[in-house]
Amino acid sequence: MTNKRTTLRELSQLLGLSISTVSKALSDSKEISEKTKERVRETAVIYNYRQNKLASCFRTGSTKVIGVVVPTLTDIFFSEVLSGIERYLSANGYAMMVAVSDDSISKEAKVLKSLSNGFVDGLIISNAQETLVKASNKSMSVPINDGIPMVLFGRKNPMVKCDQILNDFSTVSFQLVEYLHRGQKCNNIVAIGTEDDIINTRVKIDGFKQALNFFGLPQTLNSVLIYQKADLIRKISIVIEEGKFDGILCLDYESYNLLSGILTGLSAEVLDNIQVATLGNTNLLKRLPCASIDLQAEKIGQLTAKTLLKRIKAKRYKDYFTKLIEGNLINYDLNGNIELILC
Amino acid sequence: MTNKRTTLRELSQLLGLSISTVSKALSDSKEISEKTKERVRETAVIYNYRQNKLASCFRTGSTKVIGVVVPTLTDIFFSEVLSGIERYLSANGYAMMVAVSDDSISKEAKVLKSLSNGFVDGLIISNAQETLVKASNKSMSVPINDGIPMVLFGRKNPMVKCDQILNDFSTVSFQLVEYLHRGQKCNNIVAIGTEDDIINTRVKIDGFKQALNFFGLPQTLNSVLIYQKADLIRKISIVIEEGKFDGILCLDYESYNLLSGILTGLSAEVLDNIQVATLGNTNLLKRLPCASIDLQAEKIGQLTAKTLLKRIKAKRYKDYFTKLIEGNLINYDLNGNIELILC
DNA sequence: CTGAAAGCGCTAACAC
DNA sequence: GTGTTAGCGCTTTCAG
Repeated sequence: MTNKRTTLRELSQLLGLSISTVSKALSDSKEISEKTKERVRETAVIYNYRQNKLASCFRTGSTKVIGVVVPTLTDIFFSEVLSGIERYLSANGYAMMVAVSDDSISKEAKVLKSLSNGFVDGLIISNAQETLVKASNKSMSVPINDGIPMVLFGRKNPMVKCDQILNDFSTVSFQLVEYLHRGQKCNNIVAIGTEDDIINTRVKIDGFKQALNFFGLPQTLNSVLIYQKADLIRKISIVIEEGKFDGILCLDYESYNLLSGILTGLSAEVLDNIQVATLGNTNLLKRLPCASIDLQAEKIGQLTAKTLLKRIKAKRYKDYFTKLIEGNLINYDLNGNIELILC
Repeated sequence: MTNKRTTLRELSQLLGLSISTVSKALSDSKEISEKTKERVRETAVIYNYRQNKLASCFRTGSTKVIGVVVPTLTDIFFSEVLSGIERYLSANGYAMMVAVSDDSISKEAKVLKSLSNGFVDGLIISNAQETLVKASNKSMSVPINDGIPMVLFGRKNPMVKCDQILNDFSTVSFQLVEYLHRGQKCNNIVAIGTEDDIINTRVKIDGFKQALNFFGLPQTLNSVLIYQKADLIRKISIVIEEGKFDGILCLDYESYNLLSGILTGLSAEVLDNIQVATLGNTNLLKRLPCASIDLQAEKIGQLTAKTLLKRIKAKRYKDYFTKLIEGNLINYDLNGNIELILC
C-alpha cells in the first residue's frame, strides 16, 4: 500500500551501507561479499524495494524498449507479426511500445518523432501506404537522422537503408499459379485483389504474370482485377457469370473473403468448375476449400525482432540486407484439415 | 547523421543563455520573451536539438506511457480493443506499451512486474484465464501494491478493486435468444461454445438459460454444448443430424467458425430449417447469413483508455465502477449488407 | 570488499 | 525576463 517507493538511499541508510554498495549488491556484483549481498537482498524484500527503471535507464542510456509502428492493429497479418515480435522481445528481456500510423504519413511522422526521443533502443516499422506510394521521407527522416537502429518488415521501402524482412510475394503468386495449373489443371486463371496494399499487390501481379508466361497460359486485360471493394465484388460476379475462368487467385485476404461470399450463393455445379487459391493463413480460411500460402507472419515478427536486437548489440552501419520470406503452400478443407503441399 | 544528440547545455552555451532559460523557451513558457523564444527555437532546429524524454520523464516522474497487458494479440476482439486504446491514447498525447500474458499466471506476473517499475503511468489489463480460474493474486499484487492506476477490461476480476469495463454478456445471450425465438420463430435452441474463455462463457450461459426460462423454451442437458474444439465439432454434427434444434446460438467466434464449416457441407433443405445467431463483429461474419451481436471492442478500448486517463489525472481511490457495455444486434447477409436491428 | 563522488539531462523553485 | 541552484535515483569510476 506504500505509494512512495523505497529508494536505494533509504535502503542504504537502513543497512548502514553506502548507496553504491547496495546498488552493486542488488545487481549481484562480484565486488560485494556474499554475506552483504544476502543482507541487502533481505532488507530490499522487507521494504519492498523496486528499482526505479526510469532512473537507471536514464543513467545507462538504454531502455530495453523497442518501438513498433504498424499501419493498423486489426489486420491479422500485423497482429501475428506483432505477436511474433512480442514473443521474441519478451523472451530476450525487451519490452515493446506499439504505435499505429493508420497508413497516413502525418500520423506516422508524429509517432516516429515521439518514439525517437530516447525512449526506445530501436524501431520496427511497417510503413504507411501513403509514405510508400508518395515516396515521402517526412516520417522516416527523424529516426534516420537520430541513428536509431531500425528494421522494416512487410512492405518494402526502397528509400531507407536498413534491414528489411519481406514476403516473397512474387514467388508466392508464381507458386499458386503453378498449383492451379499443374495440380488442378486450370488453364484460364484470373487474379483478383483490392487496392489496399498496392505496393505489395504490384509485386504479386508481377509473379502472377511471370507464371502465366512461364506456363504459356492466356493473358488478357481481364486477367488481373484490382479494384476497390465494391467494384471488385461486381467485377468478380461478372467474371464468374461469364464462366471463362477455371482458376481464381486471390491476391489478398479481403478479395478471398469477397469471393467466398459470392461463391456461397452459387450452385454446386458452378463451384465444381472453379478452383481457388489464395494468400493467407489458416485462421482466415474458414469458408471455401482452397489452396493457400501461409505468409508466416509470426515468423516474420520473430525474425524482425531478432535482426533488430542483433543490430543494437553490434552497431555496424553497413551490410544491410533484405530478406525474402517464402510462404508455405497448404491445402485447407472444410473439416479444418491442413495439408502441407510444398515447403 | 549526428549520433550524439544536442543537449540543453550545449544549446545554452551556443546561445549565451542559461540552461533554464533555454528549457523554458522551448516549452513556450510565458516567463520568456518572444524574441528569446524565437532565437532559441531557431538554434534548436539548426542544431537538430531533440529533447531527451528519458531525462525529463525521470525528472518529472511521469512518462505519459500506458502499459497494456492482454492474453493474446491474435484474437480479433483484443486487436480491436487495442486499436481503440491506441487511438484514444495517441490522441491524448500518451503512448502505449504492449505485453502479452499468453493466458498464463507466470507470464502475466512477469510482464506486470516489469511494467510496474516506473515506466508506465497506468495499466490496462485483461487478465489471463489462469489468473481468473485459479483466482490467483500472484500477478496483480505487484501493481496493486505500487498503487499504479489501473483499469481492467473484457474479463471480470472480482479480486481486484478498480474500474472494470466489461461486455454485458448475460444480456447479449438473452437478446440473441429473443431474436431467434420472437424474430425467427425458433422453439428449440441450443447454445454452443468452446472452453477458451470459460469465465465469460459462464455468464453467457446464464443469460441463455434465463432467456429459455423467460420465453418458456425447452431446456435439456443438451441445450448447452461447451467442449474443446475437436469434441465440439463432433457434438454439433450429432445435434444437427438429429435435427431437434431449429436455432443455434454461438457463444464465441470459434464455435461460429466451426459451425460454419459444418453447415457448409449440408443441403439447402437442412440449412433452411436452422437459424444461427452469434456473438462477434462483422469482420468475422463472412460465411453464414446470421444475426450477430457486435461486442463493440473498439469502443471498449477507447472507454477503457479514457477511464484510465481520468483516474491518473484525478487520483481518487474510491468509487470504482464496473461498466457493462451493451452489444449491437445486427443482421448480416452474404452480400456484406449490415442491418442494425436494435439499439 | 566498501565508500565517496561525479553526473546522466532535465525541470522548477527561487533569486535577482 | 533571465539566471542560479538543487536534485530526481541510479550507475560507475576511482580511492581506499
